[in-house]
Amino acid sequence: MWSTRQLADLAGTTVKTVRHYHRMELLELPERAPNGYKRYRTTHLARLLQIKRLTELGLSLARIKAMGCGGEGSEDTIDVLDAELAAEIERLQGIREELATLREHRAPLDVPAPFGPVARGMSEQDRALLAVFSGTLREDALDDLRRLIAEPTENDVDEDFDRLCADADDEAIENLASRLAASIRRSHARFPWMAAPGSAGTRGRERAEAALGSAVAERFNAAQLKTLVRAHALVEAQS
Amino acid sequence: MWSTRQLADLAGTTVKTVRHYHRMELLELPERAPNGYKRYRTTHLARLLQIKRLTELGLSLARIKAMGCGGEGSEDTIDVLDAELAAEIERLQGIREELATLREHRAPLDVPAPFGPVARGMSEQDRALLAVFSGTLREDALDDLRRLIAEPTENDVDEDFDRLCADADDEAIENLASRLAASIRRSHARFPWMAAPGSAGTRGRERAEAALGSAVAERFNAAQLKTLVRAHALVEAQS
DNA sequence: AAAACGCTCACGTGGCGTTAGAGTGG
DNA sequence: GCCACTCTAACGCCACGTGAGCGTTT
Repeated sequence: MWSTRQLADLAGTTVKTVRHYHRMELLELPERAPNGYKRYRTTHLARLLQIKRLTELGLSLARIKAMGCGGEGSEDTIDVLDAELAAEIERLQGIREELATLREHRAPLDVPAPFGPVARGMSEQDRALLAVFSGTLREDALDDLRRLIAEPTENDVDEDFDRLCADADDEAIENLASRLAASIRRSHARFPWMAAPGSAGTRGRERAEAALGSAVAERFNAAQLKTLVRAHALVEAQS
Repeated sequence: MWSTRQLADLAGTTVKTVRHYHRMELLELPERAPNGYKRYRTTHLARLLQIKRLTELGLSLARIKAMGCGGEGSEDTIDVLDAELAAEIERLQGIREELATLREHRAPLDVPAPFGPVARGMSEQDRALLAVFSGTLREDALDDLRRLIAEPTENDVDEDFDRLCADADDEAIENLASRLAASIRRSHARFPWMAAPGSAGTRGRERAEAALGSAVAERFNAAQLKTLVRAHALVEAQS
């Protein structure tokens, strides 16, 4: 003959939990004392302990309810439960490995895992751009891109492009564009998908191209964009 | 310039999620088109992708919000997150080991793990009693109890006790009690805590004793209880 | 004109925790 | 009279999903 609190203490749980189980119809309501207080008995304690164990094993209250009071249906349940646990563990392990990669290269948390090694020293803008790329391109394309970024800048075209002022004159743009076109052609030769980035997108060519285009357009200044357009025109013209 | 659906598709998430992030003030509200529709830009896509990544890593929205848009505070965050993941994995592994034990001995799911090997063939009542014991006694006491149950019944006292009818006469009870007392004395000699079970309880002597007492009282019939009382009196008298 | 989108508001999910208000026990 | 307890009912949490009701685009 225990009160709700006593029952809860005996089972190592809380009063609220016991009442919750009543509402969910997992635990039978006991007799009442004349004053309306509940008076629990051994059967309730046993059931409560059973529920506690099953929840600790990871079963939902709904599944426990479906199982009923008898210990039946356990064989299958164990297998299913074990498989679920294995899958969850695997997922968490995967995350831990990603974290290890990021930590190893001192990369910020929000950079996509494969880019951990190359994300150091990138500006916030570039990381945003990178995020868009990694959200729209396929895995293999991302791998190529990562390799490309990881390589030391062979010539100084990229640096000149980065430093190009918005008010650069047409001659400088034309000059840079022709040098850039050569670089782009080499990239296209190594990584064919770059000639049509949309085809490497995860969902829909047009959307992917639009996303990448917008992202690039917002990242660079007017002169840089002009240079890009001109360089691509040169590449197209020669192919 | 993307609609909510386009943004969601690009980020590989859902419209509802995007709106949820707005309500949580994780994602800035974009400009509106004249008709009231939202028009997202690259910054929003980058931020959304960032949020998606962080949630996939296991961070709560509150923590992501606290981190702000910058990739700062990552070193500590990684360590904390990794520790949490490690703890969770360990917990799940522990559960899997318990499941393996249960499966190995074909024990029902609700039997406490250490009792897996000995729970086969026990009645539902006995398993309930076992549940109460395992909910109230300490680990070491449970280990002792498990060992005791695992031993083959050396004499036939236990069997006679189990089969005792509720209307047995006093002579039979007295006879059985004296034999039982000897058995109990041996148990007490091996496992001293059994002489005062309350002291082996996890919370409060009195509660533990009351719980065990009530559980036993509900498990056995009148004659069996009478026998128990008499046997314990004999044990007490001799000590 | 119908289908497919957009908007906001508001409630459902799971496993409880947390008040809130009113009565009871020792 | 005080404090700890009991009861019921209803809302809060988290990360969204679901649906209502209504307007817009195609």
